[in-house]
Amino acid sequence: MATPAPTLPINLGLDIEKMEKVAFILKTTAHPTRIAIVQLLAAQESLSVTDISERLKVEQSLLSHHLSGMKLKGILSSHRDGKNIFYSLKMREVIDVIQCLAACTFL
Amino acid sequence: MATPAPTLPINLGLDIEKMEKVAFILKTTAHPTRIAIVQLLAAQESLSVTDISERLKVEQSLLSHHLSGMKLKGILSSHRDGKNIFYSLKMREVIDVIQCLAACTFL
DNA sequence: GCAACACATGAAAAATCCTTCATATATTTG
DNA sequence: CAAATATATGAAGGATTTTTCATGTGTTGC
Repeated sequence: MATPAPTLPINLGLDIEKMEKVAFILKTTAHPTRIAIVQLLAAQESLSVTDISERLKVEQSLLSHHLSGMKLKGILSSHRDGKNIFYSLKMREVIDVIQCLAACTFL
Repeated sequence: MATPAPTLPINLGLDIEKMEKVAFILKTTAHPTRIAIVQLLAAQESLSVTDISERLKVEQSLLSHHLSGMKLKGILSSHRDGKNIFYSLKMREVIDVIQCLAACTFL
């Protein structure tokens, strides 16, 4: 089932601080490359930078900026294994967010 | 109940075009003021610019920019009634997106 | 029609984000 | 240790967003 027909009034109960946090997470995710990263890591537990770079065809340095930004903001985590650094999805809630939007028929 | 413990692998099945559309919507929503607007209109069916401006304590012109941007991007709709213009939530899916993130315990 | 109210719009400044490029650091291998 | 591999980082430039300010447009009431 998709969206369960929302009824009014809906109280999201967000105070200013929470709205800022939500905005922060949305902003951190709102980029095609970053959504693609989430999509990969939703399926893969963890991937090295090279893996991701090859699959997404995104240049190493640029990807690294995206990844470390997402890590800084708490969306990803990483650990080193030999020469590689593996990233994985820490804040798995973003999957739901993307999934929710992805389910929209009008997209 | 909150997030139903996501299991791997999750396939979001987004192609490039869809990722761009998802990013577009996320970006359109990713701002504290705009989230506050969605929150108000999730509870109110429709509100005038002045209503919103007073409740959110956001200056008229700035708010107007946010509102018309969100309308342009299909998130809101509007109709005039006398001197006022009333906005309402057109893309109600954004409620779910925000609600999903708002439910995160760590926020 | 004119004043007042409600809202929109456009331009410019300020802030933030994205990308590139050059270089740095850590790890392994020989 | 030197070379190679994997990734990070920092600065600079361009692009995009956000905010402000001044002004424009539509509507009502007198």
